[in-house]
Amino acid sequence: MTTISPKQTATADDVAALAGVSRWTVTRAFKRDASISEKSRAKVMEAAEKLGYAPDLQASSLASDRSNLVAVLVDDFTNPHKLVMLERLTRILRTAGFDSLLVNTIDKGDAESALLNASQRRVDSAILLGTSFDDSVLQTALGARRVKKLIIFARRSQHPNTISICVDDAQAMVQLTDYVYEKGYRKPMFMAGPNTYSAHLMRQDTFVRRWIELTGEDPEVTEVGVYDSNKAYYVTDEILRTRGKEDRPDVFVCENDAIAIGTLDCVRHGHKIAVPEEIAVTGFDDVELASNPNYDLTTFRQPISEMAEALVDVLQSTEEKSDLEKFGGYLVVRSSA
Amino acid sequence: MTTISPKQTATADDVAALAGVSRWTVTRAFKRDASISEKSRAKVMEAAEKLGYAPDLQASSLASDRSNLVAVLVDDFTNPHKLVMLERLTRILRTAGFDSLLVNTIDKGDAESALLNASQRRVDSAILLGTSFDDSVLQTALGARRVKKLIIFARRSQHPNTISICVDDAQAMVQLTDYVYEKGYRKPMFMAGPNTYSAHLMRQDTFVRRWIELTGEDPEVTEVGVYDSNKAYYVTDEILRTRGKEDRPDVFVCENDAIAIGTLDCVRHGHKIAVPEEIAVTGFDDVELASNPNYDLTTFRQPISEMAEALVDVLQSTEEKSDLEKFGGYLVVRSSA
DNA sequence: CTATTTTTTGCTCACGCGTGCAAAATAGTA
DNA sequence: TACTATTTTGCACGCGTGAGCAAAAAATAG
Repeated sequence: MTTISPKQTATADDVAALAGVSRWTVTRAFKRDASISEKSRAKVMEAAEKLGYAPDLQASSLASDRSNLVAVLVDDFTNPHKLVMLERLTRILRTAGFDSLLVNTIDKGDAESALLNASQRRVDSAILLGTSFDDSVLQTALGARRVKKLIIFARRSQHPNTISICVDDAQAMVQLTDYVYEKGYRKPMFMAGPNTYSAHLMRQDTFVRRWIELTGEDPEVTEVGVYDSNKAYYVTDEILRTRGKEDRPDVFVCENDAIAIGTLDCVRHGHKIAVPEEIAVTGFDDVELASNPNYDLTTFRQPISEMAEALVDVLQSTEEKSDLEKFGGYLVVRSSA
Repeated sequence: MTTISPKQTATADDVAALAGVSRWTVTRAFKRDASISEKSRAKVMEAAEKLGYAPDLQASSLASDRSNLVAVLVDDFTNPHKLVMLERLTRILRTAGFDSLLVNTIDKGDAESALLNASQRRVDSAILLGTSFDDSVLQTALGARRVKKLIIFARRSQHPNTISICVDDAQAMVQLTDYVYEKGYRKPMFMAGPNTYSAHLMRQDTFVRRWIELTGEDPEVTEVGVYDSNKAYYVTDEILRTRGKEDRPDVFVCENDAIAIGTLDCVRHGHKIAVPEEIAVTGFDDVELASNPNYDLTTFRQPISEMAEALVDVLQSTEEKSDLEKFGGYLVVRSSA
């Protein structure tokens, strides 16, 4: 490691001068399969090392029209599961040579400007790692110039010109519903998250439909409204306080783990009700806490790494496709249901 | 919103042509306090709107040597508190006109290359949102050219040429220690996280020193080694199982909330021990879950938003300073201790 | 050893914008 | 109205690189 950092950053020209070659030879030395002799590549690399040179990606993307930069839009920072996704995504993207711009789109008003800004950075594509995005956001994203691809990760959209990469929610929820049914539960209550189209389509609707198929009866549904444990706790508390023992559900089917955790806490500790003997709880996502001995939550795991790999494939493919890739996850059976 | 998106992105030249001015006038129209008449700015803006033009930040930073891009390095994605920090940081940075490059530095080997890569993007500065970074990482960061400022957020480093923005941990831990002492606990056990210099300095050492000041006795310290609830659960379990009632601590002072949550779960539910009557627990950070009725954790809150604002100030100031800014947080007293 | 093919190298032009200065336009003054 | 002070505009040049082609060098064939 050089101890003295040069005042000015070295450029390809500097390296070329030191190595006694032309600037373009330097460029080639840093390009994977360029036509260059081993001898001059070695010379260049040695000079580059000496000067601490590394190609300037800004200038590179300006000249080449490929930035190897993607914008990752996140609109929910309360779900620890998002952290896991972010971790996997950034790592796999990095391995594939992409850098990630993290764009916070919590504030609806800000979403547009943030997105516009990302497009000003010439991102190769925008990835929606969102829960409750709606079509207006998609419209903005597509309206923004320079954003070549719009990818919906871990959610699904019918919007044209977008690519969705997600778990097959319908299949997943059917699997979970069947499990609940087979375990003998007959008074389920679905705990729903944010009331957005995509989330609805995915889990709630599938559950309701499947339950009707199985039993011919409408299952109960409660709106929690957000993916928040504390909120779920209070909503659950409300239900348990206002109902007699006979009216209570025998299983809470929660739209995700965040809700399930709040619900489980309330059932077991808030009301001292035995789980799963008296009331069972299921989640969705398999967050870290779900495996905690005090929750030990029956839930559904998405194959995030596989999905991230698929994402990279999409990024690297040149063909423009509007597509939907569905992955099969698996039910994680633990003691909560 | 334009329905038909133009095939080619509009440039300042296009706008200039349409507005009947020179390209530089277009540039000025988009610059905050440029010398330009209201009339021509209006003309330019109208033309820009029509063409869907927005300045290209890549080209801009290439020409101006300011990118308004920062790299945020994160090496721990298991702590939900990190999510909160990320959210605040990205939002406040965005408001101040900065975009954030999220760099995953979990893999030590990858840290260097990721950092180098970030520097190739001409980031204005690198922000370490880390727990267990060590000096080698700092060295790499500083060695990387183009990274003008290195900022340590929510941690502290003695490393020269860095700027630390953090809560005054010494003062915070003294405050917490005093609280524990005043509450009458006399057999504390400190649950420590990763064994890195900065983390040690911060909380563990302060606790130990203060406890000795108060009582003249060395407090017990247990290495959990990571900021992970599950690990903390098992470590705590080990302690409680192998000790008789008399040998047990009367309070677990945990280095952060992640550890505290695992410990609390184990004490209360794993061993059915009353909290705080028999054994108390304290944390640090005030994560979302800490306020959950089932944890209700006594902890310490960092003023993250204030700290993020200070960060922006540092970014915007031109003077090169190697500095340390300390913020006072506050003790959040709940029922766990 | 010469002619031909293949590999390697250098170069022109372009990417989209900012800086700093000089020219032009406008406002202000007597 | 003529002249100066001030604001506004235009321009040459540079930022660091990539694409594609032409020139040079090396390898191969005859």
